[in-house]
Amino acid sequence: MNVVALVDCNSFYASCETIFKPYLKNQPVVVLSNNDGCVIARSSLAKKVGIKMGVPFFEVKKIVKQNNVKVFSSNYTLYANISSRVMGVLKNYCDQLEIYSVDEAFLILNRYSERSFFQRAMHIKKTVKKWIGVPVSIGIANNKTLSKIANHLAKKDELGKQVVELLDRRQIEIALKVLEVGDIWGIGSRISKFLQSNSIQTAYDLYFSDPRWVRQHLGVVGERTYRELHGEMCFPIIENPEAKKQCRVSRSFESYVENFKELEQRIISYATRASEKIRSDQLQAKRITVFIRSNKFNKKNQPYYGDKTYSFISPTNDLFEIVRWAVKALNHIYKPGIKYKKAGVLLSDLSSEGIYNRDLFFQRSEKDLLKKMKVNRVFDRLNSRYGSGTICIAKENYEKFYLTRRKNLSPAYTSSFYELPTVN
DNA sequence: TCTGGGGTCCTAGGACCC
DNA sequence: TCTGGGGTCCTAGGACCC
Repeated sequence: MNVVALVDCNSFYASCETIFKPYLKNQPVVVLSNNDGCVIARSSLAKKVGIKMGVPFFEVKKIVKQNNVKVFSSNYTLYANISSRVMGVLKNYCDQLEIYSVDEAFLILNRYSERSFFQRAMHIKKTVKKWIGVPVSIGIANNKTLSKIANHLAKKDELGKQVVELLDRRQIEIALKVLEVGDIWGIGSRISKFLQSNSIQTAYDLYFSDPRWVRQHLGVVGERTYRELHGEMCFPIIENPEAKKQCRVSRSFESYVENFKELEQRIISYATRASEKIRSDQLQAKRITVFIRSNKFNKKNQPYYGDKTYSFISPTNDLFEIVRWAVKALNHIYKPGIKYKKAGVLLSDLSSEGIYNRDLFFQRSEKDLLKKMKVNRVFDRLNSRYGSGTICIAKENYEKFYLTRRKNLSPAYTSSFYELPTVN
């Protein structure tokens, strides 16, 4: 039987901001999404003053002011860097590690230790806090679903140890009784509504449901969750994730855009970023989708959503080809007179670079391909060395359109020589 | 006045094949 | 009036996750 530990950083983005500003320790902290739109992370003090996850920032401005909440724009460069440091520490303490998200990892703990699982988890927790400065909670169980539940309980134990072990049947059943069914990993809002309408309120109720009924109404995915509640392992630990299958770049605009030229500049910008991303992963795309939409929250203006997908004749990651097709797609879906609020580019059917079937009617010369690759490489090197946007397609207008509103951005403490923290 | 961004998996239905 | 059986592949849409 495996022992799975889920290590989850507490209020991760907020914790990252606090590392370099220790004076924030007793002050509520929140981090906002792009465009400073929504609250996407809250420190425990911020939770206490009543700021909910995902709320639009303007709705809580009053609470923020009244409680002297410190507000940050998201600084993904910083968070990614801190995340990799945390994962680097975790690697030392387990046989297998799955990095599940920027702030979470599943660890397989072996049985060859004199110390108990609980003691080892406590040690991991203390080490991460001491070395990196990030507080974590740890749940220990026999599979992912149960370790998620253990972690959920650990998070609630704010003043305690924040390590919870659910390894025996009796403990598990007690835990399931107090857990709402919608708090189970894999049971989202739709399904939990459905379950509640069938008198299944708690995880315990689901645990004692008829497996055939679960299979019939929740499909194979729900069945796996059900089995994991009963102690089976249905979701394996994935140490080396497969390559990405799609890559998306999309943004909401700070204000409405109606003009085609401006929309075009943005699409070129997103297509450029998406092509950069897949080149850096040595991938190529078979298809490209472009979408544009009006403001889905505003009921007064005319609603519109348009998208268009093209398949490339042969998979590509060439900047110019991707941008050309993105613009073509935009021309196809653009409707004048609409107040646009969001747009995006999606590259999909990704595969490893350099592997493709030759097209019978469209033969590219090797020389031509090599030349294109060279140009792309130079483009990427310039931008990586001198900063993104140093070189761009003339129509793009990088400065103006890629950067979004970020009024309270903290420095890139760990990844830029110009922004290192100073110590007095 | 203000409302994020980027992923995965499963399923049903259509088009096609022999 | 009546029209087989067994597959595959692709896509859109729905659900979920962080």
